[in-house]
Amino acid sequence: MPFGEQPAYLRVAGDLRQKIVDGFLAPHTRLPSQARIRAEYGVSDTVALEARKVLMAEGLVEGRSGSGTYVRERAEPRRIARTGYRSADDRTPFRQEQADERVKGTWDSRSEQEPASSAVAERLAIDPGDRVMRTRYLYRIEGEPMMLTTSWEPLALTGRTPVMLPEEGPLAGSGVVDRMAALGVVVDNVQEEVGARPGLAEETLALGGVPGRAVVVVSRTFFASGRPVETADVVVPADRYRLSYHLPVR
Amino acid sequence: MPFGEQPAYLRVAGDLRQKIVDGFLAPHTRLPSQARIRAEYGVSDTVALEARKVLMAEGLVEGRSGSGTYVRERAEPRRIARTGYRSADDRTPFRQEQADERVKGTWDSRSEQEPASSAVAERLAIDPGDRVMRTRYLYRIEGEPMMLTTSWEPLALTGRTPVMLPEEGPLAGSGVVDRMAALGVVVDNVQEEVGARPGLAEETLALGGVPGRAVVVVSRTFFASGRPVETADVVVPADRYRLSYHLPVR
DNA sequence: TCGAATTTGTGCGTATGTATC
DNA sequence: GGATACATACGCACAAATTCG
Repeated sequence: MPFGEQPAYLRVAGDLRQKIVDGFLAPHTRLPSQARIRAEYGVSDTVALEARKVLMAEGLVEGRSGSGTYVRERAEPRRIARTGYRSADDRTPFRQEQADERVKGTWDSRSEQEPASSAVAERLAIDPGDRVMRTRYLYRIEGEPMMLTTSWEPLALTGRTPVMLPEEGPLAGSGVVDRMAALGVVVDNVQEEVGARPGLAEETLALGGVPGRAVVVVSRTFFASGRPVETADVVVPADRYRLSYHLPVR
Repeated sequence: MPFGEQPAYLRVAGDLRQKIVDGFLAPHTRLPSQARIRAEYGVSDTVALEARKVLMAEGLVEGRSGSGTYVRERAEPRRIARTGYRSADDRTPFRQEQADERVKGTWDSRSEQEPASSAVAERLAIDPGDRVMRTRYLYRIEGEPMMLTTSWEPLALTGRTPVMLPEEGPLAGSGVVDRMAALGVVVDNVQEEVGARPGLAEETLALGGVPGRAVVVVSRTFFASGRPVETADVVVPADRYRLSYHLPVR
């Protein structure tokens, strides 16, 4: 590669990117196949592949195995409303996470007991090794994976009660506040710490992306009278969602 | 690849990641070279390369050509407290943006009049082309660039008043709420929309980073009786800061 | 319904350039 | 200069998914 020149895969990616942003390749249309790219640009299979990977990492296109590589439509990112408030009759965790969109949400979850890691222990103000209930959620919106959540609750609080498992029993799916209320624990405030980082491979896989794409991470902790009763990590793809906070100014 | 198994490069990447987060591979130490990875894990050169690429995309390691692949150090990100509240005697915008750290903050700013872009106009509920006062801030903490802010205020509101320029006059540096109060405008709530994206070249230059690394962006709008009176974009490097929201649960 | 062709995704071996030590 | 290691590139093979006759 001569001095000052770009690598071939970046040159090919750049050319295809131009065609996409200029509209010559409209959303939902197919990119030239790997074989066609190879022929059109006079490059090898590897270069064509790397070029497609660059565009996929940028979120511009989407590979469908056996079918082709398709231009994505770049929708305005959805708002996810974050508030401390939850009404009692709101049975799904979705209304809280995702308030201003009236769309069907579904979720899978799996709960397991485990000893608290030092990070989780600090967030819950318990000792490392104390037993906690860990629950993983994958939320989908219109079938699309949207949000990964992992929550931890101290078993010292919920153990041997009807709400020990968040997604079973009479209050299944009603959320932390109501489940804690059933134990006489009044959740009165929540802290959310928002950051962003490149997504881990497993996360971007579950959320339908490629490693390296940015994700927004919320570390949320619910408190009852100053005592943490639940903490969770919420992970959403940064290019598709924004968190919306509405705060009073006193 | 048998069903249910991970691709080889993800397995290798996962193992190396584990060693990094568990501390077996400390920051600034070198990863096994591609050749060593190939030997240790019994995989090909391609797989070893792909595995390294995954970790580089995740920001965990950094490849230095001719030298090796090194573990990055991840400083615990600082908290930036975000609340609607500002006390009247709090003269600096810093207490709001960055409340729980008691460190010296400084800032530069520059204000200019301009016609509102369509995006800004929508946020301020005015017509595109209406004149606004745009002010750019660069905040520093202990001399280090920390945060870029661009704010827009409708001149229909502040024009020909003592608070037209945010950083001049009697209320210089006192923040939107107090300056609006001087006009009899009572700011009562604020909306913040948090997202993340790869940093633009100018941004990462001003904030001291590399292009392409993620930044957290807050679109903030102050409202007085439902009417937007100021909107701003706040940009911070994602790897060094986290936004902290504390909300009541009713 | 079946099968062939296409396409993506993963993986392998090798070669070469170039930066660092 | 030589050795090492990353970065790019080429060509090939095969599995899985999809498409289409």
